Parts: sequence; C-alpha cells; structure tokens
Amino acid sequence: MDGGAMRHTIFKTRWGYFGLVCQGQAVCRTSLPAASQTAARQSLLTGANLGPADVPFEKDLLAALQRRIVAYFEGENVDFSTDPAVCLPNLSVFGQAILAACRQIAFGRTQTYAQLAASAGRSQAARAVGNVMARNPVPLIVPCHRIIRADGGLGGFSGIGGTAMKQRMLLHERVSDRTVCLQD
DNA sequence: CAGCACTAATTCA
DNA sequence: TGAATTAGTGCTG
Repeated sequence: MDGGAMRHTIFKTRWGYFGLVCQGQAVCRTSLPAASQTAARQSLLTGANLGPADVPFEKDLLAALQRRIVAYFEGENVDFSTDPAVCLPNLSVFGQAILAACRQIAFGRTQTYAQLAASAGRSQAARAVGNVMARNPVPLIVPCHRIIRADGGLGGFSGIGGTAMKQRMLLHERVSDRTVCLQD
C-alpha cells in the first residue's frame, strides 16, 4: 500500500522554513514555517519516527506544490482542498473523515469543532475532533487552523507557533466573515 | 483506562 | 451580565 520511496524537502517562505514529506506524489506530512531549517526538520520528522536517513532530502520535491505554499505565505488565496494527494497512514476512519471534511473548508472561512463533528455524523464528538486536529499530520494542506471554538474562542493549536500561529494564519486569510473577534 | 485543540448548562459574584 | 465550574461527551494511545 505504498507508492514509492519517501522523501522530504524544506524550503523558505516569507514566514520561515516549511517542511514537507511525501511518498510518491502523495503528501504524508507537513510542518508550518519554522525559524530555521533545523527546527523545521525536527518538527517535520519528530513524531513520525523518521530520521533524515529514512527520508532523503530532495530540493525540488513537488516543486509546483512548493510554489503554491510559498504563494500562500505571500498572502495569495491558494486552494489546497483537492490538489495535493495526501497519504494518511495509521489514521482511524473517524480521523480520516474529519480531516477530509476539514479540507473542504475554504480559504478565509471557519468552522467550529462541533460543526466539523456534525459533518462527519457525530454531532456530539467535538472534543474528539480536537483530538484529531491536534495530531493533524498535514497542517495547511488540511487547514486545521480554521477550526475554532463554538464560543468564539480560538481553541488550541499544537503546531509550530501554537495559538499565535493559528491566529496569525486566520488574520492572514482575513477572517472577517463573522464569529472570531480575535481578541477584543 | 486516563486524557484531550469541546460544549451547553449551572452556579456564583 | 459575565466569569468560573460542572457534567456529558467520543476518540486515542
């Protein structure tokens, strides 16, 4: 059930060094912009039980996708909802359903944990959705930062930068839609 | 089994 | 009003 050797790359964006692991054409993991390549690599491979030896570096890996990610951090409205194929091993059916639903959320839009739970047929499973988001292997591709609390709060964020990164990304997408009075 | 990136309801100032 | 607490909740390691 694999489509080739796994490789990784790290490239510079306006916000920092973005990390990417893929297998064939399918993206397995991503890591949000970090201050250094070293930090990016650590964040990218940690938790995946992978060492740099397991996933050779390849500068121009998925070059087209790299350009789109760079563009995102330049402020462009980039849609990742369908394009990069993703490979999500070791994920429960529930987890996959939640991530799939989350991926549909458009640039600049948000949903609550409960709404996302409902879209997977588990309207009471908001907290479980939080579990899935916390372990999202492909942040940005699956826009887990667009999930906020029902009471208007930000909720948490486990990726690089924590909730500050989450808020920054939301502001970046100009979430003025409604809800989310980030701060007051 | 214990622990969560949650929520709605309840309980105080 | 509104902050703080309490159950209730479904999934994960």
